[in-house]
Amino acid sequence: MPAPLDAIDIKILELMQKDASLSTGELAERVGLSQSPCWRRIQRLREEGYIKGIVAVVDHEKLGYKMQIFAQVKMTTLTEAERANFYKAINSIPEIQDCWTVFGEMDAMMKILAPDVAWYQDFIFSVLLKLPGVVDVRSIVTLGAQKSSQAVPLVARQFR
Amino acid sequence: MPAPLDAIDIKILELMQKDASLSTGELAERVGLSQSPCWRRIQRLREEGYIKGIVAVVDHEKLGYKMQIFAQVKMTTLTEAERANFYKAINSIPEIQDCWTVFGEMDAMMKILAPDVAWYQDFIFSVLLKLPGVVDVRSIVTLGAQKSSQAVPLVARQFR
DNA sequence: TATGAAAAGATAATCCC
DNA sequence: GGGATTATCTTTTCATA
Repeated sequence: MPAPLDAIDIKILELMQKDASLSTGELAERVGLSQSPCWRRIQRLREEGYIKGIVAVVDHEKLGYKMQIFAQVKMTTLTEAERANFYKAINSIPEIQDCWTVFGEMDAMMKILAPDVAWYQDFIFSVLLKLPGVVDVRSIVTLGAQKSSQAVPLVARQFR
Repeated sequence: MPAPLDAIDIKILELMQKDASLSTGELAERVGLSQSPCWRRIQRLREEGYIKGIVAVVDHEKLGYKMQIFAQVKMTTLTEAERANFYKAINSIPEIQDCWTVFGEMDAMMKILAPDVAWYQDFIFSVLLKLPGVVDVRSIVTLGAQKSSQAVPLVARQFR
């Protein structure tokens, strides 16, 4: 059974989810450890899956994707096989960054990256509506992001 | 004026947004260059902002955040100062991972990380509804992610 | 102007305490 | 967990095309 995280582990995660290009030595200094134990902790955090990976954050706007759109999708009831096809399809479409199953009126919600409106309109008809089981798409177009983060909160919020 | 990206730059971005823990040497080999030119390209991609940063992806479920929720928020018209306060507030709340201004019925859309339903209910009343200008919150609870990615598409999709 | 080989410097990874 | 060592990688330099 893996050991639970202590305050230093949390601190390491906090620093690394902001900037993982910091060297082990720098991290060690900031959390008050020497290099070897800090390196061992990072290793453990990766092995035990607390850190899922180290990735470069690419600027989507500089690459021509000016729009972020949420597509709420209504679907028919799918068989096991159709569902598998659906998953395979969305995972092969890079413009669909995320896809969640949701409660309520609609059945799925997708976050989509698009160069412009014309492209997106084409995308709805040529791609989204041709996905297995998709019968309707309602789009929520975003105008701009006030906050954009992948960071996970590392201090539990208290209500009182 | 920065030089436009060529096929090798694109390949580097593609690899690094999947795994930025690859060494320059490994990347170089995979894109068909030797280390120095590959290193210089990476440097340039960072300097010119194509790569916004290198971060650790932390597993939110392992840290107790089992729920991902979309909160659609209706707001009053804000003055410049109120708007600044709103931005400051959402940026200081780590459970709000993203916030977009949106077209349509609602005014903002937030992606929120929550440990459980009870916590989220508290969060709505103790935090969300107390944000400057917020008058209503409608929540879309996700049941599970079929796809979850930060990756930006690096090959333009063709329709025909 | 961009490349590649190689040197110098820094960091990661392993050892032992 | 810490200190010291070795292996590896990053970064700079320089010669070349």
